[in-house]
Amino acid sequence: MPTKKGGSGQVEPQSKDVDTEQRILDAAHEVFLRNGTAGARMQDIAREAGVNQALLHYYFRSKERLAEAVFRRAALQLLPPMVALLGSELPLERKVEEVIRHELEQLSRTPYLPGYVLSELSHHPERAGQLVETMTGMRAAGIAPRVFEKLGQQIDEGVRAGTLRPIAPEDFVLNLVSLCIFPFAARPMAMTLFAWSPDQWTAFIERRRVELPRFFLEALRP
Amino acid sequence: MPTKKGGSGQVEPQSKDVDTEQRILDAAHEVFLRNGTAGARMQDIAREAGVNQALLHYYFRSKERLAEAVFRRAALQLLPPMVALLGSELPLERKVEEVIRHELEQLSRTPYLPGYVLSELSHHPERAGQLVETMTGMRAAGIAPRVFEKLGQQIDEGVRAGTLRPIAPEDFVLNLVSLCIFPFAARPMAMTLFAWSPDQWTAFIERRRVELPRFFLEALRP
DNA sequence: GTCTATAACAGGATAGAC
DNA sequence: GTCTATCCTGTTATAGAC
Repeated sequence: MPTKKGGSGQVEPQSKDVDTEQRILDAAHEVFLRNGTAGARMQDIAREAGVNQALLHYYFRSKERLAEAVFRRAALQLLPPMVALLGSELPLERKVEEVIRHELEQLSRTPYLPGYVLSELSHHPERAGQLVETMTGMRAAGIAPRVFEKLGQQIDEGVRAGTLRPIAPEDFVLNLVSLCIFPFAARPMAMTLFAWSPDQWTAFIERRRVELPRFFLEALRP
Repeated sequence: MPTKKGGSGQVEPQSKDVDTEQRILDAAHEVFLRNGTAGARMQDIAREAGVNQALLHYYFRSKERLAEAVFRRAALQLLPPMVALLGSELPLERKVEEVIRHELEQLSRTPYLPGYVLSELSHHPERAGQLVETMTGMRAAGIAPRVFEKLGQQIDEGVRAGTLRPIAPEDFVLNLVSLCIFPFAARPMAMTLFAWSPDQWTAFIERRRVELPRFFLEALRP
């Protein structure tokens, strides 16, 4: 193994190589997300990183390991912010608005991200578990209750106050992220089917920013 | 080119080969959906079909052509029923219920289908156009208005009657299919995050069959 | 750490017998 | 139509010089 966290001292790696490892990871991220893991070529990643192919193996040993590193990075970019928002102390309405705002913005910048992560997970379901552990440092079975505890409480409160009809927190979450993420995954189909220009797509997302919170919250009126 | 529609006569192919071509297509469908196009191996398809690899090339000439055949088949299995339902003469509420019922049932049987189709489309956006043309036999730009004309009318009627608040038909459709399809694409993540057993997943979908129509329709109350 | 050169292999495609 | 055997290209991975 290269520099990284050396066994002897916690001193940070020397000069140039940190940059390089990072550049490779960035390049790999690009290429893997565009082409999928199986469709990606080490040569393309090397070119994109401005280094040569042998160096990829120097740092990451094999395509598979590189793919794992990229997947972890991508998934950690996608999920924790959303989970944090959902488990936060914000009032429920604000929470919904914030999740939608954050997701639509994130997805506008990195439209391939959700498709890539979901596709990887469907080919390697076992990674979901590792991922949840990495995210939270606790066993998979334990996390959901904790993170969504606050959310469940808020729903119960709303129900008791008569402002909300009952819904399982799991359904709440899945419905919300479905409405945020799916249109981006289906973007090529939607643009063709509706005969949309890129500008019309942008307008659709812009409109969605304000209409989706309303749509979602209306659905939960008692 | 093999048998198929011969240039000279419209006589149907001889005996055995129709079965074989079909078996190959079925096997390819399996393997491509499981592994994605780039991740699929011709050898695996041959084994799954119980024939040998050369025969795949005899019938389909190349991996790429086979992939196109499978994609067309998969997409035609996924989209037309939904489009037909959405453009049908059913009253709006029934329409929503029927789409949800049909989609959840279809997706329970073929969970890889939407992920595969969406993934293929994001790597080959041009196929969306071909697909729409194949589906309807008319130019892409022309189809959406026609197919969703009825839907738009029904929404307008509902708005005038005061039973619905205004929503663009495009948003209506995207929201509806998002809520149906996305949970299946995200199934591995969801099951891990919520620590669900397969039975709990089934129960979730069962529950969804009745709750989703309500959720969706409530969201559109004026 | 970074490079060039090359080994080692996997996988798609074809030839030709039956 | 279907098979076996084989070719050949593209891709991952390693050796070794700088």
